[in-house]
Amino acid sequence: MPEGHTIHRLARELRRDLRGRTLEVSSPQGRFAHGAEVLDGAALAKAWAHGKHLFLELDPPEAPPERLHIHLGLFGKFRRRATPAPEPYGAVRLRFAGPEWTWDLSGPTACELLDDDGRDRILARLGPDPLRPRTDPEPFISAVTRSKRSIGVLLMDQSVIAGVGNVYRSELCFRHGIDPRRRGVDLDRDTVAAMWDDTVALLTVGVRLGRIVTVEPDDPCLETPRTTMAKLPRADRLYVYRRQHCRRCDAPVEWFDLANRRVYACPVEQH
DNA sequence: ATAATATGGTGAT
DNA sequence: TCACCCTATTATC
Repeated sequence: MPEGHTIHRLARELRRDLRGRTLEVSSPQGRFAHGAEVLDGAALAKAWAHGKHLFLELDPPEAPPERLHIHLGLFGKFRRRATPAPEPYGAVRLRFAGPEWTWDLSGPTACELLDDDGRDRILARLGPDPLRPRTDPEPFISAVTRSKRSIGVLLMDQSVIAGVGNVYRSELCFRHGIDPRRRGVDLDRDTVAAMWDDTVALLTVGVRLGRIVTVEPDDPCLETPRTTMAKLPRADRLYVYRRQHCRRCDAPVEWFDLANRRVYACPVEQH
């Protein structure tokens, strides 16, 4: 379930469970056997994220200046279990066994050791991350308002904004009443600035709840306004993504492909 | 048993 | 624009 919120939350959880602990590192599946060997016996020093990229800085006993770069892709998952953990279930690429908690990684697109240059090459192709504190939205605003590509495509472009994925893009466009096919250049700076602020807010909620919730707790579409988003039933969490009918006005939701992925929109409320 | 699907990204054409 | 990579779960035969 990886959009940016998932990765930032993971960084936080890994810090909480593993920071400062000596780790037994292994690759039960074998595909990261070499890296696991290098990292075995190291301690987690830092865990941080930029967009959908996770970086784990280790304190290896022999200290090569290396860090682990992980990208979950579409299928990647981390599972947490109490130490001592049972035999890995399924294809576990990497296991971190700390004294209290063990984390298993499966299905990542990237799981590799990087030096400073490698890290910089990745950061260089990422746009601003709404979840990083005090991030300047200007590069996002100017990239969008100067582009002839559609806002639906731009929101999925990690060099324009890092961390938004397919669910948030549909929901962001809905919340701003914008048809995802509208060209960036046709949007006002103010509108785009408001979308940035909204992205910060939505992703922050995502980190807190560990799930994507974009419906406002006091939205008139909810019969009983909620004081908290935490308990919203599944059907009440999103406005349009993968829905048959718009959560707000009940019009049939349209879908089409943009950037090779399906995007959903309400034909009544988005123009 | 096999297929379809999923919140992602890269590299070739 | 497409093919392909990564894996688990759910749906369908």
